[in-house]
Amino acid sequence: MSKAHHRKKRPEAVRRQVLAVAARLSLEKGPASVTLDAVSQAAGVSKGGLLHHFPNKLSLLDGLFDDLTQDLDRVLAERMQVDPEPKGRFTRAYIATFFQPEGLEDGDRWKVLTVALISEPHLRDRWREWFDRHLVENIGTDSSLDATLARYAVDGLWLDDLLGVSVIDTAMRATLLKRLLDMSRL
Amino acid sequence: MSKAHHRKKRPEAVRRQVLAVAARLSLEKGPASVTLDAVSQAAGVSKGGLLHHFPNKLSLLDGLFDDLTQDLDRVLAERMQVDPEPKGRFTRAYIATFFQPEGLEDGDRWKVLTVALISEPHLRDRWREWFDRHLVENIGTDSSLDATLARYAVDGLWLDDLLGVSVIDTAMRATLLKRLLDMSRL
DNA sequence: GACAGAAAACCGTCCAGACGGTATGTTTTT
DNA sequence: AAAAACATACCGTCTGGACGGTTTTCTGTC
Repeated sequence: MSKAHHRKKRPEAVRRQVLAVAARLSLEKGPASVTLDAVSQAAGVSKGGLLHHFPNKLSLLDGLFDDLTQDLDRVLAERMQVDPEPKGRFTRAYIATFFQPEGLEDGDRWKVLTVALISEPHLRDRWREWFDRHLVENIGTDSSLDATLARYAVDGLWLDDLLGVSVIDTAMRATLLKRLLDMSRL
Repeated sequence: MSKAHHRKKRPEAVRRQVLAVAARLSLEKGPASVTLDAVSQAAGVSKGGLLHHFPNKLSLLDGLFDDLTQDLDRVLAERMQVDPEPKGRFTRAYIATFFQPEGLEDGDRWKVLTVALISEPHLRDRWREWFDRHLVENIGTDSSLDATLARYAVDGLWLDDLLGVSVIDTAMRATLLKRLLDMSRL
């Protein structure tokens, strides 16, 4: 008999809120803390309400994965469009996306993706598909050893940031960024 | 009244077996599958027996972490001892340890460590300590941009291997290895 | 070396709470 | 009026862990 029932219904906003909460919980308190109860409560929705949008937990995780990969696709495509040079175009977009100074805003989203990927074996398969697709699309322009090395380095830095052991200072970070961008053109 | 009670008691073997099972489960079926029931059953011990060695779940995870980091310490130290050149010594040991061809034997151990690290926020703090300690010890010899870049690249490749999206072929892998080792000396 | 006692290494059972999910109702939107 | 968007209540199972019992191993003493 609470008044929550009477509030305006905005399914899209609720859905986004639920996904955002799930992402935040996963990153801050670990994937084990992402329970239907915890998510629904933190999102200000009843569990029934949550289960209306996502019929089960797996679909919630899949929804999070879809949301993140769609964002990632969009960001990468945008960056590639404004890059006039074909060679290493994908690698540069990759670098620009994941090599963030200390950007808390967008950067966290990809961290969430990594956490979800590693903790949920089911999502690893889906990631593999995503990865293969992008790899095939950009073969020829981004398959050089240097480009591959650059992307690996970005992943490594990304991982260190995620684990909070990143020790590289701002100046060195900038130098590294230049180095990696140069490598994408070789 | 089963005969399991009567078998020979070998605490160390049981302890190792428990940790091995926990590691395997975490890697293959995700960290969520690492329950006291599942681990004890797969290890051939009763849950009571498991809880005798590890009084609670947290201590089990900590035990796994300790086991892995001790191994890692040992492996790194061994490789560093046989390296005559001081500059980049740690980085080369790091590369040799984590840059494995397709080695399933030891390589999986570090994968387990990553999975545990990412899924358990508590272990991230412990990892941070470990990392800082090694960083301080090898500052001066392994702080160059190239060495740092090389280590990042190894991490990236390691992550891709873990996620099963490693696409680099054997020949390119060998070339990359040489490149990274060269970079450690700059 | 024998033997008693203490300690360690297990096993089996039970429980309180958490978790994912169902079923059904109520309100709002279409 | 129908459907979508919620809420509330409830259930079966799983999970971490407590507890007491049983068997083996260790330890000191003679």
